[in-house]
Amino acid sequence: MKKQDPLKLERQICFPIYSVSRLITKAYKPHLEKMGLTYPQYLVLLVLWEHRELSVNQIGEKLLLNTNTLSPLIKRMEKTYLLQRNRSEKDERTVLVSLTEKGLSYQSEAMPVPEKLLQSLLSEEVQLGEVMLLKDTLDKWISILSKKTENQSNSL
Amino acid sequence: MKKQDPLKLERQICFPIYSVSRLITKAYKPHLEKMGLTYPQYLVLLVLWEHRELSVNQIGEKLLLNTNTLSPLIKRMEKTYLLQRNRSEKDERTVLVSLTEKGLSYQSEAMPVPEKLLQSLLSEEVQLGEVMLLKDTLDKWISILSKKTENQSNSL
DNA sequence: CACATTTGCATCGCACACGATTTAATTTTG
DNA sequence: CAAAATTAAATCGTGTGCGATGCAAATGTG
Repeated sequence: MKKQDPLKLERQICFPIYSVSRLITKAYKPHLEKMGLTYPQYLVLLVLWEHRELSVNQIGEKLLLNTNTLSPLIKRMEKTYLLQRNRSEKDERTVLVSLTEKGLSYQSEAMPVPEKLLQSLLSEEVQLGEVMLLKDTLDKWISILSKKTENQSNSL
Repeated sequence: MKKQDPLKLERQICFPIYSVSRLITKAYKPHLEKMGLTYPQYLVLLVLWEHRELSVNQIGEKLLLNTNTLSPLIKRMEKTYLLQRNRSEKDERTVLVSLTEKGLSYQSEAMPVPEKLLQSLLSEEVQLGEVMLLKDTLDKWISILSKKTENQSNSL
């Protein structure tokens, strides 16, 4: 009597994650485009506000993105004067990314955005505790899934 | 003493959703590419296994995707003989999408995939009940967020 | 029944994602 | 120390997502 039709859309667990991810990007959009940012670009700023200077690789580790995604993205951000790219003197292979004045200054404008978005989601139906629980579960998924995809030998 | 730094990556709630979504797509990949499918293409099959024949618009409503995304995607699937596109006789504007024998036949192969993936996630850390709770929360988010993005007038 | 509006789909342009490959610099090793 | 292996970015190709736009069929209105 359990899972009669695992292929019905409404029974899928991955589909709502996929949808919510896209809907969130869309929800962020009006706030971010005031600053001329996309959501992935905003994520890059996020880690740079926290760390000041990072290599492309290090940004990728924090955001779980590959360099082939980040390279052009970061170059676009350089073009709009949000950040600088400099070759490391110690290791000419690594590109060190750091914020410009402009990139730094956006921090104050970005500060209230996540809070505002969260508030717009919270309602009678969705409580803060539930959101925190959601985050805990997802963080566990990340640690499991990112291990799995490291060595593809696994029968994921 | 509460949220001192809402901009720290680890405090973000949207980032783990974004990451898990991408990691799931990656986790599905080895299973789907045996059938020559991508994850969004798999979603289209999912709704067609359930409904036999749908217009492009109807597929978009179910998957929360716009026609400008679906049109080329569906055409690619037509090229690989997974489905057929036919103009409706009643309304020449609508394109009716239905599965071919090949598209239908993939259902049995796809059947065990979601279950297998779920099992690989379940562990001491992640229990089934937690996953169900996650799905409930996300479904509520979808209904809230998709309403918000309907009329952009809202200060989302 | 003309004509404006709406609707369904497609096209275009841009920005991700990511596997695979390439290039250049560094590190390891024989 | 030179050749091989490793590493950091960048490049290339394919496939989404989606806003903006276009177009033709259908619908609504006077």
